Amino acid sequence: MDRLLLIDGHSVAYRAFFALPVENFATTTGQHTNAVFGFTSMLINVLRDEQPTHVAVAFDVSRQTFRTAEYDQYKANRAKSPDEFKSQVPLIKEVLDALGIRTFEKEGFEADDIIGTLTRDAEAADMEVLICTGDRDALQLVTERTTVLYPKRGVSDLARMTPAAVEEKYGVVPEQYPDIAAMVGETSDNLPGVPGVGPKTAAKWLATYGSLGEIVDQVADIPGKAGQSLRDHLDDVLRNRRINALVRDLDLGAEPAELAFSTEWDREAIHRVFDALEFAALRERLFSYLGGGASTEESAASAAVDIVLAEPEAGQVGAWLDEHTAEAVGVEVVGVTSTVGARVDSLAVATADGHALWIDAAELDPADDAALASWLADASRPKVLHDAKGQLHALAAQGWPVAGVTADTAIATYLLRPDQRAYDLADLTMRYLKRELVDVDSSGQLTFEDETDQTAVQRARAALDLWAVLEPDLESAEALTLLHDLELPLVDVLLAMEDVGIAIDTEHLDALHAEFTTRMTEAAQQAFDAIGREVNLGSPKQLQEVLFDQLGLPKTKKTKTGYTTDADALQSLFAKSEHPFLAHLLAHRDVTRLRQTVEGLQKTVQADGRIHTTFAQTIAATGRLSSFDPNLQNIPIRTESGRRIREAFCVGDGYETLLTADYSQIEMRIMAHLSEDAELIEAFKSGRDFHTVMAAKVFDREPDDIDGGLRARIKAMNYGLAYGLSSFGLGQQLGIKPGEAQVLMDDYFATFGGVRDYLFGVVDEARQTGYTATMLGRRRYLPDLQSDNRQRREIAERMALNAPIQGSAADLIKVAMLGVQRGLREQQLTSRLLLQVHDELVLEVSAGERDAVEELVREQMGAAADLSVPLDVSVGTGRTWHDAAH
DNA sequence: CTTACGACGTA
DNA sequence: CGTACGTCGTAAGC
Repeated sequence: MDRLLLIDGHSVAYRAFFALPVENFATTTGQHTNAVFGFTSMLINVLRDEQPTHVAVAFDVSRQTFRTAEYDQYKANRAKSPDEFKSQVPLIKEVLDALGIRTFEKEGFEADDIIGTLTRDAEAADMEVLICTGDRDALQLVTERTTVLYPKRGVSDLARMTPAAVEEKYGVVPEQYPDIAAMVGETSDNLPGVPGVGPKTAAKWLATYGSLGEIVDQVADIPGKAGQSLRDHLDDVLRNRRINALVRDLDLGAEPAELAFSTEWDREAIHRVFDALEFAALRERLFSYLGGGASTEESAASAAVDIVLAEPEAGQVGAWLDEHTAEAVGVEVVGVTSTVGARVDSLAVATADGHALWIDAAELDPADDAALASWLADASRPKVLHDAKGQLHALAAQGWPVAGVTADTAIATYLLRPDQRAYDLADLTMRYLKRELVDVDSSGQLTFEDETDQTAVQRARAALDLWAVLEPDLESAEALTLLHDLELPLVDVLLAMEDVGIAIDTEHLDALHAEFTTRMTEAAQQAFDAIGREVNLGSPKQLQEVLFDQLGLPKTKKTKTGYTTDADALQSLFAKSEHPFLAHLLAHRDVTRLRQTVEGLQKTVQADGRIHTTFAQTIAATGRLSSFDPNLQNIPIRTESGRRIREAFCVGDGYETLLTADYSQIEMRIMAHLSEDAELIEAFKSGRDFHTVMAAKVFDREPDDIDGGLRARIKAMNYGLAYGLSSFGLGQQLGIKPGEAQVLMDDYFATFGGVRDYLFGVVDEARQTGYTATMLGRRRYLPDLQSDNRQRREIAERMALNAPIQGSAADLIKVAMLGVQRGLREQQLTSRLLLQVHDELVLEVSAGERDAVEELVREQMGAAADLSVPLDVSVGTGRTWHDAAH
C-alpha cells in the first residue's frame, strides 16, 4: 500500500532549533545550521524507518491566518522567532528541493491545514498517512490509516500516535481531541481554557455527555464548581473549538499521488547543498541508509571510479611498476599504522589514468618484494599519500623505507584549513571530489574485509585525485613551499623521532608511584578528618556540597554546572577561611595528578624500555605540533615533585647523555622582530635579564633599581601580551585591581608603542584579508572576526593576535629540526632527536659527540630565521631530562 | 557504552 | 574577561 509522509516543516524545525545548541552548529561562514541539521536528521531517520512511498512538507507562510482574524490574540504570546532560526528555513527548503521533496504553503492558512487536506485526499485514495509534527492539533487527524509521529524530546525520539495511543493518553478518541483541547485550552497558542478544568475533567464530561455539542446543550445541568466555570467560559470554549478545527478542503493544486518519493536523486545537487551546510556526517547517513534504496556497497560502487586492477603474475610487480609509475601515483597502506606495532597487511598503488596494483604483503614473491622495496625507496618515483606518517611507519616496519613522497593530502588540507578538526579521507573525497569512499573504522580496519583490495585502491586513487584538486588551492594560498620545504621533510624527522622513542627508568617511575600513592592516601585521610566524613575528592559535584552546603564557604565563580572548585578558587577560599580541608584537598589534588601522570607513563612503556609518543602534525591551528599516546609535551616541570617525573626520562643504553636545547623568550623575540619596536629590540640586545630590562624601561629606572615586584609585573605583561591579555586578566593574575592593571598596561604601551601598533595592526589586517599569516606564510582563517556576536568576535581577535606569533615560533623550530637532522646526517653523527616541546628539543647524544651536537644544535636553532634580534639558545646535558635542564 | 565537562599539566 | 594543546575521572546521556 502507498504510504504518504507529511511533515509540518516549521514545527519540526523549531523543535530542532531548541533541541540542538545553536552555537555548536554553524558553517565556517557563520551561518547557523542547528535547525537544518535537526530537521534533516529526523527526515533521514523517518525515511529510513518508515519507508514512505510519497512525501510532502508543509510550511506556515505568516502569522496572519483566518484564525487571527477570528481571534486576534491567537498565538499572540509567541515570541518573535529568533533571527538565527528564520535564516535557516530557506536552507531547509533547499535540502528538500535537493531531495526532490515537494513543499506546500498557503497564504492565510497554517501548515496543519495543508496537512489536514492532504490527509483527507490520501485516505480517499486508499493511502496510509504518517504525519510528523510537534503540534498536537494534528491528533484530530489520527485514524486507523493515519498516524501522527510526535517528537517526545529532541528530534530523535518520535511517539507513534495511533487511535489507541491517543485514547490511552487523552482518554478520548482522536476526533474528540479538539473538544478536549477547546475546554482545557492551549497555552502555546494563547487559547485560554476553562479555569479548573484539565484533561481528566474534560474527558469525563465527554464520556458522560457524548460530545462537546451535547455538553453545550446540557451545560445548565453540569454540577459542581467546574460546571459553573464552564458556564462562565463557554464562549471561549466554542471559539477555541472553531480555531483548533483543521481545514481539510484547501485547494492545493496537487494530489497525493503526485508526491511520489524517489531516491533517483540529482547527486550533484545533494553534494552542493550538503557541502554548503558542511554536513559531512549527515550526507554519509543519507547515502548509507538510502543509497538508491539499495545497499551501501552498491551506492559506493556506483560513485567509485573505474579502475583496472592488475593481477600480476609472480615476479611481474617490478614490470608493472616500471610501466605505470613514471607520473605520480596514489599509495594506500592497509595494516597497523600506529607508532608502535606497525605492520603492513596490504598495499595499493593507483595511477591517474585508471590503473592500479594491489599487493597482499603476506603472499609476496621475493623478487616482487625486492622490486617493491626499491620502487618505494626511489625518490624519483613520486608518491601521494593521505596522512603518510603512520603508513610510512608500517612500510618501514616491513623493511620498506620510503622516499619520494611528493604530497600528503592530509597535511595539504591542514595548511588550507588549519582549524578543521579532522582530515578524514572519505570526508575530503566527498567535499572535493564529490564521490563516496567505503569507510575504514578508527582502528584502520576495513569495514568490509572482503573488499580490502577495492577499498584500498579507491583510497589510493582518491588521495591522488585529491592532490590534483588541492595543489592549485595551495598555490593560490602561497602554501606550496611550506608543504614541500617544511612540512613534508618534517614527516621523516618525526617518523624517526617516534620510532626511536625515549628511554624510561621504570624503577624510578615505580618508586614515584608508590610515594605518590602514600601521600595521596594521607592527604585524603586528613581531608576527611577535617570535615568528618568521606567524600569523593575527585568529584567537583561532591566537593561543591562540602564547600558550599556543609562548610558554608562563599560561592566561587560559576561554571555551567555549578561553582568552580579549581585550584585558584580553593586558594582564595583558603585565604579567607583557613579551613584545613582546603589545604588537604589542594595537596590531594596535586599528588593525585602527579600519580595519574606517572601511571599514564607506566602504561605506555614499550618492550624496548622506551616510550614512543606520536607527534600530530595537523591538529594545532597555529602550526604547532602536538603529542599524544602519551602526551610528552606536558610533563610537569614547575613543582619539585613534578620535576622528579622528569628524572624517569633518561639516556638509553649505548648513548652518553641527554641534551636539551631551548629558545629563550622565542615569542617575545618574534614580536620584537615583527613589530620593529626599537625599545624592545634594544632590550634583547642588551644581554641582561630580559624582564628586568623591560621593567627598567617601563618604569624609567636603572635595571639595578628594579625589585622583584616590578619585575614580576612586567614579566606577566610580557607573557600575556601575545595572548590578547585584558586588564582584568592581568589584574587577576597579579592580584591587583583591574584599574591598577590598566595603568600598568598603559605605561607598558607608552614605552613600547611599536608593539601596540603591531598587535592592533595584525588584527586589523586579518579583518581585511580574512586570515593571519606567520613568518613562513602559514595562514589561519578567522571568519569570526566579522561576527556580530561580541564574544565570538573578541575570541577571534585574540586568536588573530596570537596566531602569527605562536605560529612563527612553530615555523622556526620546525626549520631548526630539519637543520639539526640534516646536520646529524651530514656530519655522520649517531646522536638523535627524541622530542620537541614547542620551544625545546631533546636529543640523545652518542659518546664523544657532545660538543659537536651542542654546536650543531646551537647553530641550527640560532639560524632558523634571520631576525632583528638574536635567537638565544640555551643548552644543557645530563643523564635524565631533569638533569639536562638548565 | 559514549559523551561532556571540570580540572590541570605543558609551551 | 589570555593563546595552543591532551588526558584523566566523574557524571550524565544513551
